[in-house]
Amino acid sequence: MTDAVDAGADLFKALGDATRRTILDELADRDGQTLFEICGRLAMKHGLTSSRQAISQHLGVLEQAGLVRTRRDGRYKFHHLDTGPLRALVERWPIDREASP
Amino acid sequence: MTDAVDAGADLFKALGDATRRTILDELADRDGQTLFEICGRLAMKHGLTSSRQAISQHLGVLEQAGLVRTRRDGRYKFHHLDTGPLRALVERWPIDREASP
DNA sequence: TTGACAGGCAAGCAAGCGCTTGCGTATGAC
DNA sequence: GTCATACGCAAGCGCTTGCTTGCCTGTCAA
Repeated sequence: MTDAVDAGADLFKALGDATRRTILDELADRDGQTLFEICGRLAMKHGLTSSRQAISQHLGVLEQAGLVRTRRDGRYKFHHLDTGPLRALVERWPIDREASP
Repeated sequence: MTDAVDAGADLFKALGDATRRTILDELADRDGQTLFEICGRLAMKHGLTSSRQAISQHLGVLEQAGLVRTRRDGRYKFHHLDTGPLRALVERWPIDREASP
């Protein structure tokens, strides 16, 4: 286990931005959206004014982190949420399941 | 619930840095360390060369995120890991407990 | 009291990051 | 074919951020 250093650096970096977390929320609410759909719904429901390119770059970061998987069909590119990498995050530190503050 | 926007922004920001994650690893391994202890063990076990002030600032961010709680005793200040905020993180998106790709 | 130890505060700097701007490419409707 | 659509690429800019540097406060041992 050489170092076991920081398995999901990209994962944490991807989750570090508020816009990207909102994108994940959106994909959790409606999976398989295109870039333009995401842009529109972010503007409508969440009041985000980011440009299309900004959202595209965010999606690139999320995809690199493994949180989003894409599927091309013609000129459309659908984005799907993948919460698999989050499991590693959960298991990294011991979380008390009980204990309500 | 005005907006319910992004409950733990500080939390994700705190987890976004690799050094801070290593600090959490250290506290998970040995809870209740002082600043100098943390500095020493980070240098020894993880090869980090950051200064004392750098670590102190990281601990400040972690404390603000609620991941670290401190307790003063004389001139010593002990740092304790609190994984409570991580629960909110776990519950934000649906995580498939099964599913091995 | 003097000294070493543990920690805090604040300014400055360099690197990273998010965002914009502009142009380019591929697919489908007409 | 022509045009609009859906998306990609890359350079540039401003802000944030992590780190260093320097100095200061509080605590305990001698």
